[in-house]
Amino acid sequence: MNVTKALADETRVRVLLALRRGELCVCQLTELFGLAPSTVSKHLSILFQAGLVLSRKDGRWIYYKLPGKDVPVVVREALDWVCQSLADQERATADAKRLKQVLKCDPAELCKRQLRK
Amino acid sequence: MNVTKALADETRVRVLLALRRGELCVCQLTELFGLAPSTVSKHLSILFQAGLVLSRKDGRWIYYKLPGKDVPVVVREALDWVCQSLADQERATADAKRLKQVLKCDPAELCKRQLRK
DNA sequence: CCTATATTTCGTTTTTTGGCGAAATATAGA
DNA sequence: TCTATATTTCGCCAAAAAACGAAATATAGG
Repeated sequence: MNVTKALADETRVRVLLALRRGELCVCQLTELFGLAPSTVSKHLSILFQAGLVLSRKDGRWIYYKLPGKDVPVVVREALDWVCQSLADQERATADAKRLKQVLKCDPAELCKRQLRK
Repeated sequence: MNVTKALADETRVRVLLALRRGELCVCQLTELFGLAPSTVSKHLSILFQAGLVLSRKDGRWIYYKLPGKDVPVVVREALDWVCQSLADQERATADAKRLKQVLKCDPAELCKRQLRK
C-alpha cells in the first residue's frame, strides 16, 4: 500500500537488500535477523502489500524475491534508491556476510533450529 | 539522520512537495496543513536532521527550502524520488492549490491568526 | 488420514511516533 | 530596555507500530 511507510523500518530495508542476491524463504530471513518467524512474516507482508516484494510457494516453503521491471514507477524507483544508496551501509555489509553463512545451511535445518527456541 | 524514517510520515512528504515552489516559513506551512506550529516545527527538524531541507533565518522568520545539488547521493535520490513519484497524488494536488491561497497572505497575518487559536 | 513442519494470523505487551499546549528562546522595533 | 511575536523545546497523552508466543492454516510424506 504505502511505499514510504514500508521503507521506514530498518529490518524491512535489510530484507530488500538481502533479496538482491536472489530469492529467500522466511526461515532464511528469520535466521539472518534473529527475530521471531512471526515478526519476519509480518514485515514481509507489509513489503508485499507495498509491492516491494513478490512471493512464490514451493511446497511448505514460501520464497520472497524482488520484483522485475513490470512494477509501478514509484516502486521501481524506490527499489533502485534502496539498492543504490543504502547498500553500502555498515549494517548491510554485515548482513551480506552473515547471509553467506545462512545460505550454506539447508532451510529445513534452519526451521528446526528455530522451533527449539 | 535517517532518511527513510523522515519520509515515513505523510505530513513530512507534503512539506517537501510544497517546498518545490520555493522557500516557505513555518507559519505558512502551519497554515497549509492546519496543524499546531510546534508540530510543524518538529516535522521540519526531523527533515532537517535527515538533510532533506535547509533553513535560513530572516529576522523573526525562519525559512525552509529544499537543498541544492551539493548533498549526499542518498538525499539527492530520495528527493528526486519524492518529487517525481509522489507529486501527482491527490493530496499533493490539493496542497498545491491551497498553497496558492496561503501565499497571497502576508506571513505576519498568518502568525497572528494562529495565535488566536 | 495422520503427523511433522513452514508460514501466517491473532491477541497482547512494549516501544515509538505524532499531536498539542505551555514555557523558553530569540529578534525586531518602540 | 521593554514589548510583541515567530519559532523551538519540553512534557504529556493518544495512536500507531514492532515484537513475541500461541493457535490456525496448509502441505509433504509416511
